[in-house]
Amino acid sequence: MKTPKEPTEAHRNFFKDVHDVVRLVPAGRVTTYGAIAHYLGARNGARMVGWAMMAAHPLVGPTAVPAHRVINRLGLLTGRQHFATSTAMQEALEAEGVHVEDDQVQDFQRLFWDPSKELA
DNA sequence: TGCGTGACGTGAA
DNA sequence: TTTCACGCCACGC
Repeated sequence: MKTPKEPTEAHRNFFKDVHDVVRLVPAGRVTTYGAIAHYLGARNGARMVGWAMMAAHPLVGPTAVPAHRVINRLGLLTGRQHFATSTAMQEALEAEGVHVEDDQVQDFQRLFWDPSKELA
């Protein structure tokens, strides 16, 4: 079957899973694409995590995903360009107490929230 | 139907 | 040491 639309019940929607993990990120904390990807088992799936964010962009309300808390491994707000405004991501982080300077999260390593470690 | 793209990360040269 | 290239999965065209 070349079109395994449902290979098994374990058909874990990567997007759905990513959204769920990001939603668990507490305010004032930040995580990375790689951390989420690794938590999902996809060590190289960091790219797709970004896709999930973009797909979750239009989501609002209970399904809203704090994409502004998800940044790259370097602590840079790489996805800010996809937000409503170039500063929306930074504004949201600062509103939670996260200091952002030059599109880079200060004390990123300290505010880093690892799902596989916190949720473990 | 099939190919390329895409908010990244890691490994190797 | 820094830089280049590759790899992953899913979605869009």
